[in-house]
Amino acid sequence: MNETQTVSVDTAPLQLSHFLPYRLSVLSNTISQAIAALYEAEFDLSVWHWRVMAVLGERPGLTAREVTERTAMDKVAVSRAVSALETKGHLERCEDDRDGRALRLFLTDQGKRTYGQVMPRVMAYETELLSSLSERDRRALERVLGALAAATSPEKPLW
Amino acid sequence: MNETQTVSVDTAPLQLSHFLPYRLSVLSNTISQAIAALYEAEFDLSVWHWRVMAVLGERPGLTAREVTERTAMDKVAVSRAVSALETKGHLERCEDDRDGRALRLFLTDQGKRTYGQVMPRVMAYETELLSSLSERDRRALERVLGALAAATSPEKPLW
DNA sequence: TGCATTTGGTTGCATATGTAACTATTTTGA
DNA sequence: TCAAAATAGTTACATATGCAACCAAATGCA
Repeated sequence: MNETQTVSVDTAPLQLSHFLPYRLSVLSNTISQAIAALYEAEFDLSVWHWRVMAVLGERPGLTAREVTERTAMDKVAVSRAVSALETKGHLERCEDDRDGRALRLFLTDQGKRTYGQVMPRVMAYETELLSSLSERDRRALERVLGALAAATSPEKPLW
Repeated sequence: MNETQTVSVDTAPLQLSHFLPYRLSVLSNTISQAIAALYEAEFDLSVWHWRVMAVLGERPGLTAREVTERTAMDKVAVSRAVSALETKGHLERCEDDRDGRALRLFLTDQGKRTYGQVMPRVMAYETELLSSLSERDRRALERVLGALAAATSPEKPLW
């Protein structure tokens, strides 16, 4: 009797479309793309470029290593984004007097101008997005993101 | 006074770590990687390989196009995953009698065996993950994912 | 001191990915 | 019925990405 279905019968049926990690991934990618569209074409920036600019706009003078910590990018990606941004004239690297290996990163005036144009759009997008949720659901989302982040953090492995 | 800070003063300060899209992206990547670790090394499968196997395990005989619809992968990615899985012996393509262009995809016995081993682990991971949330928060998460997905769906653009 | 180890950052290379162009079939509609 | 348009799927090419090896400066410690 229908040998070919044995496998799917004795495991829980996975509806990909109901599977949390899958939904999260699709949602996250959709949102990332929508945001990227806010600066990609007009300012010729990639997601990584913008991420680096965003942290430097807030914290001028970080080193590349510090940027990696704050952006969850790996150091190669940061290194490449930084040199691309330097080439474009959005940031400059200044030697650190204390550590001859490190380079402190600063947005140039041009970089700040771009930052000043992109940031409000990005923030507005987030606001718009959150406005589709009730106040209660916003708070719940806050909790859930925290809980899931904690559950998946390397310090406390899940299994 | 302090010209250089003008920009960051008159835009809302973006703390990347508090920015919803960023948190979502980091969380989603962390979870995806954790799940990938459940099959990547032991079964030599990529995320896309597994995604294709997952839908075919549930719905044998889909065409590549139908797989793209159900996985939110693009057709090139599906095509590549399918040929890799065929080479590995996990699936086979059969001609469709109605449409000479289409190929119906089926897991082989080996593919079904692998599916049967991986699926329970993946489901267990999700269960474990959700167990870190209260019942109320699980329901809220459900609502929020739905609402955000709706808010970002191409049919109803956000702005 | 001075040599081994660590750390900040870059580079090279192999692989992955996205876009557009392409083949082959099917559908449409004049 | 037949040429034009659409569709399933693959291939080619250019770019992005990840990992390991690398250089140079800094640190640890015998």
